[in-house]
Amino acid sequence: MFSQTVEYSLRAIVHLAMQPDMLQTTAQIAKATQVPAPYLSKVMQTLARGGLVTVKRGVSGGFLLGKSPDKLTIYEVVQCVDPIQRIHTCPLDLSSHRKRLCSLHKKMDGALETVETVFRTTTLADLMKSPNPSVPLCNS
Amino acid sequence: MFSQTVEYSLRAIVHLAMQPDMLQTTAQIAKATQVPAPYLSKVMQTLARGGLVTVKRGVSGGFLLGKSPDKLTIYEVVQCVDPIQRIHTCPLDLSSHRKRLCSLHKKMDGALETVETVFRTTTLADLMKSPNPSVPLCNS
DNA sequence: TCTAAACAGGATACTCTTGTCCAATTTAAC
DNA sequence: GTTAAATTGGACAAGAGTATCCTGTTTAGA
Repeated sequence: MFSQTVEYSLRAIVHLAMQPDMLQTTAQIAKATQVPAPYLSKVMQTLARGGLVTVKRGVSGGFLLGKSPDKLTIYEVVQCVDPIQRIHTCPLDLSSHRKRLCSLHKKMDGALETVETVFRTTTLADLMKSPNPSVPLCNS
Repeated sequence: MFSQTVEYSLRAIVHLAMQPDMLQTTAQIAKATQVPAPYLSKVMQTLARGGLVTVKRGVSGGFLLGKSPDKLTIYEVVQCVDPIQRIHTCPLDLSSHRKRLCSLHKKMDGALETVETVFRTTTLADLMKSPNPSVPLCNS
């Protein structure tokens, strides 16, 4: 249900969070996260435009996390590259549903809301500090 | 985040549930749900193969709900046409994550689980009886 | 200053989803 | 039995998402 772009962008951001203050090239991130390098390059551009990563061009350049891990939620990442679209108005554009969704679309939007809440309340720092023997992206 | 196919199939099922025991042709469902008729035809085939609707071919034929509305969850509909894919194994296939997902993928799977739970616990009957002035699909 | 490393951006190709069309089959009703 | 309504299935077209490549620009460092 999550797009490849979402999966890839989260892997990249997590990788950057695990190497604080170390410039990472697209090639390095691509290798560590197993994402096709040319495609990752596009994703990184999107993240840079959104201010989630900072970029340094030229020799010995690369990417850096744009915000502190404890202030950066995975919701921001997702919304930057492939936003969750909540259902605010009736998809059938029925005039009487303008103000109030019917039970079907209200239920579907409720499901979207639960995802949004999980993502809003999860920071990169949360992912790093979780007492989990499996280190993100690493075969440790 | 939900595919068009999911949206369309749920509209169709809800429409059938609102017209109990009345055969509905593809054209009728398409009109009521504002779904392109040729595409809906394919979706109905999928639902029929899954046993969620019963079909009568030939003159004065059409579709009927295959199960009683209080026994039919929207989860079954979604899984029939465009299944929610839970994350059971590490997408990077890291051997050490075989048994235990890392915090990132565990969190993503957790979000999928909340959606699954909402859908599993919602029957068509629930959607019909909800005290909501907006009747599903209807401009009442 | 020159070179090479690295990102930026545009063009292109591939794949999957979505959408359309048509001939074949089924079947109720006359 | 004939006809017309209706689904079935296949083929095909359009669009979005995914993936690749190439040229240009930036910039550290020799």
